[in-house]
Amino acid sequence: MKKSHASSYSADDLRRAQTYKARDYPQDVDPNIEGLVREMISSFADKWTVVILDTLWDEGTLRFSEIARHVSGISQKMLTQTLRRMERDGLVVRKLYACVPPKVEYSLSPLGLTLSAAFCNVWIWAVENHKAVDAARATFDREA
Amino acid sequence: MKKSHASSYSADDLRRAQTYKARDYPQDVDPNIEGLVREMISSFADKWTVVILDTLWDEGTLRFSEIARHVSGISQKMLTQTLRRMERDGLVVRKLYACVPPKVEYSLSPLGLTLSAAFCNVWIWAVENHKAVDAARATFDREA
DNA sequence: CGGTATCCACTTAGATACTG
DNA sequence: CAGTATCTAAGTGGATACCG
Repeated sequence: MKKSHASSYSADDLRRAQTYKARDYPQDVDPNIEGLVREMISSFADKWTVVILDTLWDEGTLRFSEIARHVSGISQKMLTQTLRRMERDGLVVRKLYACVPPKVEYSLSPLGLTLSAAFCNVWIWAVENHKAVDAARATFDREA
Repeated sequence: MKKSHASSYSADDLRRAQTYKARDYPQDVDPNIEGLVREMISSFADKWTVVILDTLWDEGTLRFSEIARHVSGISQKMLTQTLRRMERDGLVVRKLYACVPPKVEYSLSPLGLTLSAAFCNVWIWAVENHKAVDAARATFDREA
């Protein structure tokens, strides 16, 4: 995570890259921190976490079964597991109502809210560039 | 990916979240696109891709073995596999020099460059909040 | 050097059944 | 409703050996 990267790119590429950035890096990052941070990013960077983060960002507060409906394809097991990890990491708040049948509500914590915000640009990138990725894949597969 | 989320947060939380955002969403996103995008994000959201993206963003152009050195813990197999996928997705450019011994250089494509830029805020978030995550984990584990 | 191929241990995730 | 428990199939990733 250096402040600047090697610049063998066109001015236009770099300008376009800038539109995805909110802030410059504060400074070069301590290599020790770098390791910790990579480890942490790796733990968040899984299939479901990002999608759940996005869902709660959009919808605010949801019950267990509502999240399941929004995140198509997830199994109950993975949903439980992922939510539990996110709660442990302080990203999600779990509110249990003592009633029968049980009712549990999930929402983003302030920490989860800021992480979601940080992911915004990635989502925007995906919306704007998914066709380019598809095209690249098609080209690659044709040549192979 | 709606433009706004449910707001049961303090003004301060929301202000803090804003600092991680570069741009507002262009509009509510077509649900069909939403699915495609989630699928794509899921495919990028793995342990190694993000770290390699960051490494190439920092260093510019690297040889295979140099990336291996920068990304500690990765096996040769996973590095090959991940780089191949990233090349297929159009994020990375692979340049092969016809010489003995072989020399291969990897760098970000313009598409990869913009994605890296979009990830900047996530890295910044991680640098600024990894202690909060550690604290949350400690609290959670103590209570359990 | 930068891979590919094969084998194998381990992990992961889905399906199913059951519970407070 | 919101889980937990168990079993099993599939996938992942490391180690090793070999190749252009």
